[in-house]
Amino acid sequence: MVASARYPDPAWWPRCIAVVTTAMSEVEQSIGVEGASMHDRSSAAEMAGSGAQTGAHEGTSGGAEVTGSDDQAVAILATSMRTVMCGQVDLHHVERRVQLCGWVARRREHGEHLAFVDLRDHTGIVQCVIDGSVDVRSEYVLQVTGKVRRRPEGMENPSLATGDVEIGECEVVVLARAEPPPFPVEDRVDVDEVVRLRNRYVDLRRPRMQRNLRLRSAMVAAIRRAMERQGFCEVETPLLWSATPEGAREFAVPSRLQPGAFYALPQSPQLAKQLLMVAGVDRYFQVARCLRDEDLRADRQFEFTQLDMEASFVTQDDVLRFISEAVLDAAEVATGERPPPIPTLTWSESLDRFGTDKPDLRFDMELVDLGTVFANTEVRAFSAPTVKAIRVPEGAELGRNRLDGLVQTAKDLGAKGLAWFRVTGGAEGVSLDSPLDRFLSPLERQRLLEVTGGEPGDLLLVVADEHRTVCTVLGHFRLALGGKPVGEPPFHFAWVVEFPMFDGTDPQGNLVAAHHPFTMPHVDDRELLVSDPLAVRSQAYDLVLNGWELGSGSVRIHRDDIQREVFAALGIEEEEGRKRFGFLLDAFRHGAPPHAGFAFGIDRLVAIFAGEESIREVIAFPKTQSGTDPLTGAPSVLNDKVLAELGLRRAAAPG
RNA sequence: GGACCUGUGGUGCAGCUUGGAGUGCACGCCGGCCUGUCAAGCCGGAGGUCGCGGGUUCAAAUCCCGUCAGGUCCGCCA
Repeated sequence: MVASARYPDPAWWPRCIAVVTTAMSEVEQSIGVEGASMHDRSSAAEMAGSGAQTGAHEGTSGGAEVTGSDDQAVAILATSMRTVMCGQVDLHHVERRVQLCGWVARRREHGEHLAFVDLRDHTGIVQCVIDGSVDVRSEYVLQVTGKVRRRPEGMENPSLATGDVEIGECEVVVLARAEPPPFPVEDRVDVDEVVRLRNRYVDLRRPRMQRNLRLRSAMVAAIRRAMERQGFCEVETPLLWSATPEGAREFAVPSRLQPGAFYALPQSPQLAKQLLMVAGVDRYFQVARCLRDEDLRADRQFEFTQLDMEASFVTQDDVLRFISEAVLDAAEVATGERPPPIPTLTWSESLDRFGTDKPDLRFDMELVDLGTVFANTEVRAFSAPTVKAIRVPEGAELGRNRLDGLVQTAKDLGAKGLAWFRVTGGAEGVSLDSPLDRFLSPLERQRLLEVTGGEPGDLLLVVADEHRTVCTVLGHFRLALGGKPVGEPPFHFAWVVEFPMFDGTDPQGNLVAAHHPFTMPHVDDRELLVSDPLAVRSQAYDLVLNGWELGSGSVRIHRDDIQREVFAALGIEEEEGRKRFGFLLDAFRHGAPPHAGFAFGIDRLVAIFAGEESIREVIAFPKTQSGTDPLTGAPSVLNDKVLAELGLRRAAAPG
């Protein structure tokens, strides 16, 4: 409904701007830009003329000596119409004449001869002292020419980066007038999201959204640099392409030249990049737009951006190293410090310890196995294939209503029940408060406390059931009772490896590929493909950050014989496989190198480092949950003429 | 396809439980005053199909049914 009200530490976020300016100085050096005194008086004068048409106070920038900045980062943003950015004016500029352009963030009037205007651009806000008779209002676009001066004693504003100075002796040119904004252009107000999207150009003017856009740009640049540095070659692949028969629902685009035929917009460049490996590209990457016609969520949009990558003559370890380099570089750009190397855990270990294949490593509360504690128990509720617990620190204060709610949630998630134990007591000893306590033997009671580490004030949650169910339920409670928002520091990446090859069976009894049908089985498990396929591990791996899945990849099958075995296990007949993936299999007959790859979601990565709960906050023009764009009205109805040209006919109105 | 939450001047909210005149708060907007403010201050003013439709009732923002829009989640996302 509304955007997250939680912000990262204000001392933290400007770093991304600092990084951007650093990068710009590099660019500047490389293209040989010098100095800063580059402003063109004639164009400034033209703008003064357009200001006059608005009937506003007409300033001229002629005559006065306008001085630029020595700072190269500022210099590269200088134009014919400005010499400095609003947020970068400081004591170094005192006594200089500067020219600024920006939007009126706020105006404070003090009668006929004095008014303060806070001028805003994407770098920040600076106070301009202007004549009170000039008609400037919120969001007017101004060019201000004036002299930087130290503020009078006691008038400094420490909450403003430019608060030690102000712009005096201002000549103001109104470059454009503006209607009052539909909502305040500041971060403090949470505005209804549909209002924000309908006026996205105003919404994006807000400092936080500017920060998000620039953080994204800086992180993508860092990722590109990391891939280039590692010898990768960026190749663009088609958006108008052939439908992939498996996986996510794809968008279809009608062909005008081939009436009745359709292109598909790719859910990912998966098949293209494997063709590029056969083509000898060796190391491919792409900042690729992917399109999936599936229901939207906070972390899912129809169109999203992935860092897509594939490399030849590599193993899983190589891929993990390449991608680690890219995301750690991006993280460093975002936070100013490089995270430690990314830990690796296996899928089954992740499930055992955290109850999920996307573990949030920012906090403990790991699942504890109670199999030995209740191996010979009399408690019928605890005789199950798996018994596990989590300890909720300070959880004993949860009321009975809340605990009943937890039990219901456990049942909703498929468990037969949930046992809870409040750990109570003090000096005279520790005891358990629970409906089940009287069924426990003294040894079980003691061992339960030992194994979980339960101390007075804690709550122990125990689930006994099938292994998968136990893990899912406790993993859920671990997050619900101990978790924190995804974007909250610290940032803990994790590699999860050795995913199972197959994810159960479909209604026809065929195995379902957990990743995709070209995933290489684990080298030790190839024989199991026939004897015990559900036990086959794959060479597929996921990258996780703070409990969000960022992406996944795998070592691909490049050999006919293994591919046939996997297709057979998936119930894909040879002829059918040829029909669905024929061009890829054909390609593989012309010399396929061993290859492996990965892809991760850049929107999610940036959202987390931006401290956002939704990727919509780091996408310039996102869609609503029902797939509409309130700004443009998309999707819209096409008229019959356009439809006819595309070879389409309108279906009869439903109902 | 399903569950839950939300919808009240431009913005953010309160009012809904227990029906009684579009009642209230803050911001913004318009006009006036004001030479050191910075979420400026003071005075005055304008601005509403209470998302939409139906029902109950003497009377509906409030209760009931339906519907639309937004959000979160389940399904779905190899």
